Amino acid sequence: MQRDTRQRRAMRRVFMSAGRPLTPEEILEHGQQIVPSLGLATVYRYVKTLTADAWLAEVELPGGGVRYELAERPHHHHFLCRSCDQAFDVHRCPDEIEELAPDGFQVDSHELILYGRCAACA
Amino acid sequence: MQRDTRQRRAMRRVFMSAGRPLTPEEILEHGQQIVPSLGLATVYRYVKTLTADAWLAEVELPGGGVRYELAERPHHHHFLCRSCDQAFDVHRCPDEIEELAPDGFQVDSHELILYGRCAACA
DNA sequence: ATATGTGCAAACTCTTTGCATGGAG
DNA sequence: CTCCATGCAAAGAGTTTGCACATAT
Repeated sequence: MQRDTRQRRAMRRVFMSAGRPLTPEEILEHGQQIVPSLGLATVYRYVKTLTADAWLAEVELPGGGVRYELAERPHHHHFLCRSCDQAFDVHRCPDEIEELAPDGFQVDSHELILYGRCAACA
Repeated sequence: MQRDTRQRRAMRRVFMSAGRPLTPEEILEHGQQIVPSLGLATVYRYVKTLTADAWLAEVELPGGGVRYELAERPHHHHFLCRSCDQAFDVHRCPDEIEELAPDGFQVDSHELILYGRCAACA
């Protein structure tokens, strides 16, 4: 049986208002503004739990470790800023994208990552 | 001025006949069949050099660390087979792909990964 | 002869795990 | 009152770096 703690409520709140994929370090920083004693090990542990519960989804972008975002959201992709290293959502998607595979290949999903400088860093 | 050593010739040869992206560990194993004394630190160092020289390119696919492949090849993407876990090249690419970013974002490159079952596993 | 490249081991970074304490139920 | 969750610190895994020696030029 899962218990509801201050740390867990804080972490869920961080994701609810994040709007973009977060690294464990970012989750820690934002979470500590709500519960200052929050520790990194707790972040890693609960993030794994939430991913297993399909409440979070893993996002693997170059330039470091895994990031996490709310699962159950509309189809989207990501933009990775080379300057500030933050990830942003890209809500548009070319619809013919899964027809690019070689003959005989069955595509069931895809990931698209854009790189460059975000609006704030441009 | 760069020097040409047995280790470096061995590593370049490994990539010339690899035909797929390699992890540092794979480079080490294959390289040691040519130069047994080859060390992991040398692999990391030379791979970085070759990437800076644009002779190699980094490939980041989910499920582990960075892989490397020959750089000077036509623009392409990757298809990752969920069954055999092998990566294949995808040579087609939607041309309007970099126009999908939000306003004010400057895109300089992109990566596209298709997931599914390859022709052999389908 | 000179300075770059190499191998080793230590340092670093990121993530996971063991354990005693804290706190939800 | 029970256990699950937490925080800390140590342990792992992957990568980088400092140093003395080897070697390409």
